[in-house]
Amino acid sequence: MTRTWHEELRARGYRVTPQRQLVLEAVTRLGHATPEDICAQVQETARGVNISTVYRTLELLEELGMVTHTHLGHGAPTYHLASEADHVHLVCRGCGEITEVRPELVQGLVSRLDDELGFTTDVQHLTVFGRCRNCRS
Amino acid sequence: MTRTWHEELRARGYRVTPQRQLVLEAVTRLGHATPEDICAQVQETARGVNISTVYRTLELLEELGMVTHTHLGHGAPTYHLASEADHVHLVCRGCGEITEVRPELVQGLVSRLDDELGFTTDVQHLTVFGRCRNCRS
DNA sequence: GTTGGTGCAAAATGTTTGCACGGGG
DNA sequence: CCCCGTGCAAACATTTTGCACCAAC
Repeated sequence: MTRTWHEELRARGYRVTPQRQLVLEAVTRLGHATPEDICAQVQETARGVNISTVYRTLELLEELGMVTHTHLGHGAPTYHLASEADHVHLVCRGCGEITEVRPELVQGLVSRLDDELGFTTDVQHLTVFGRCRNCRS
Repeated sequence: MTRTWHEELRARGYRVTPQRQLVLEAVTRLGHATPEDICAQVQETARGVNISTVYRTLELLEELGMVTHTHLGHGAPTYHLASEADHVHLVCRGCGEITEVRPELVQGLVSRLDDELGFTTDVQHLTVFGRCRNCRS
């Protein structure tokens, strides 16, 4: 029996507010979005929602395990739904393109880190920098 | 025939300055250091060296291929010598510990990304987040 | 009615830039 | 002597925080 996220929030003593609903919708809709992207998206529906509320809400949603973030470059982090996070990011230093690849590609690495060092990899957060086919010299 | 880095700088039309020497020494000495760490270290020898000079110098040294940086967390990036960069970083989300592991551990991943996608991995910049043996729940 | 959540402004943190001066070559 | 590199201050970008008010329950 899965809870709705309304119930999830309430069960943990948090309130359900329009801002929280809107932020979650924005993350769902945008994927790979920075806090500022998300804020802009939210404000298309409800003007006046503050960027600091977006930060606080993202922090909360991440704590609840509903969203995750990754660092895809130097600037702001990007957020997306945890349920859609089952992939690894490739970021091309040449053209900036972001590619999502299936997590099986890193299974060997993950197993080896676990076997040899007892290290549990956070695959959702893994980002590999390099150069894509078109951009290699 | 390897050039000294003085010659390297001069050969490319850059000047050799005390500040640049001090920044390079600091990076060598500290390893995994943030621009601010480096600035502090430099100022132990020469007060008055400005943080913006440190940033500009790190950018230069990186362009020359003498240092590289990685993002080991949310805050500032960390710099270290490119010649000592032949390793992958593990960062534990629990205790924050940073471990360096030999690059062979990721060879499988690197080959697969190359074979399947034509993607050339920047191994020096690769950071794997997760939980170390002591911190896993 | 309580208390947690929000908006706002300000502070904190990290990085970049414009400019005039001084030192490296 | 030229002009690159530096210090300084200010601008910028991103995130966090203090506080009064408002709304969820």
